Amino acid sequence: MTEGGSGAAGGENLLFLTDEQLRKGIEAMFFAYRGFTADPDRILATHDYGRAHHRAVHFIHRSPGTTVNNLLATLGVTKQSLNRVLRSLIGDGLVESRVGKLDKRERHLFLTQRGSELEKALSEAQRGRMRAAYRAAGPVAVAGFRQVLEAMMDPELRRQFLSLKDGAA
Amino acid sequence: MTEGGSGAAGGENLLFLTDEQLRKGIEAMFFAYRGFTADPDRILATHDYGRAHHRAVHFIHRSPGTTVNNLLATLGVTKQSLNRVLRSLIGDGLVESRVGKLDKRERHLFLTQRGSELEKALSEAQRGRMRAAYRAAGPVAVAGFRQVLEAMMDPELRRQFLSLKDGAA
DNA sequence: CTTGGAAAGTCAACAAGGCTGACATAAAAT
DNA sequence: ATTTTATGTCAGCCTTGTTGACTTTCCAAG
Repeated sequence: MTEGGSGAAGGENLLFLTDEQLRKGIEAMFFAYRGFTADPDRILATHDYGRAHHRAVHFIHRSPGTTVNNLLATLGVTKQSLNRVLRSLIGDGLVESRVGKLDKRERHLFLTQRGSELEKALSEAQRGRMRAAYRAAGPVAVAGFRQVLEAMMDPELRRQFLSLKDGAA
Repeated sequence: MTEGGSGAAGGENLLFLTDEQLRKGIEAMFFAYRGFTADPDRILATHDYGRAHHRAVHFIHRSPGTTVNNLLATLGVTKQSLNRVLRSLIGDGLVESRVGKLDKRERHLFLTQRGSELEKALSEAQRGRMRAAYRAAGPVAVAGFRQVLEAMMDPELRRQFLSLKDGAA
């Protein structure tokens, strides 16, 4: 760690948790999240899409055949908000919506060929940065990174996340 | 680490960087950021403010007397966008704008008493969650967390961040 | 079988907070 | 005297969140 602090902080042997340390963590999250979204944002801009489209495409790719309601729970937005995004993706032929066989109220969502291509471009860009950061920081740091992120989630979201981890189709 | 993966991943001795690992990291960032902003968002809602106000208040608190231009660079938004937020904060008596002494074109920004109170409420909420996450994950994890976040920033933002770290008034 | 409520999805309208462009003012720099 | 810089403002646009109202479908209770 490049640690030049005012005397309160060390790198490894920390019992700290001073407000100053915590504030640095908060700002690190803020700046890192900007980097995290920067590359996909550039791609999305050329397609006239935004982050909301990215998120939908990501999770449809992740769980093909998921229903609108599932997606709603994962994304944490209103169905009206999601619907607008979905409508444009479907209209542009990136997402296919199939009426449910068991329950005809449900719509099952799938990426089309073109949708998969966009998803690939976006996730390759995002993974590129993530991979570089992981490599720069090393395996131990990565494990710590993941532990802190998990601990920072709302309990409900953490459950979502943990169940997604192993592939909940 | 609660690791239930499909066989590709371990907890410590990882040479991995599979797309699957990276995807999990991406989703962890997404869900964690939601948690990260959730507590301040609740407070802000009761004051009719949004995240944009939070960010302005945070960085004015962090660097009292900073100029509008400084803030612009830190926040990465347009002056029109920032100005709208600043206008409401100044109008509501949370921020004071003083004409520069050396350069009278500049406005130096300060939190008023009331501004400091809001800042305190917001940062205490946010630090509370961060502190809990840090405690749950432990010092080594925290160091790794910070390393990965720093590596994930844009180089320019990282410079900003590192120079802020030690207190650039 | 019908009917009433719940669930899923859609449409309309509004607000926050990004953005660009154009322009005004004051002060500093040339 | 002129140009550049720092700031502020008005107007208007877009994305993406929100709530409210509505339709279609399903299911369960009568």
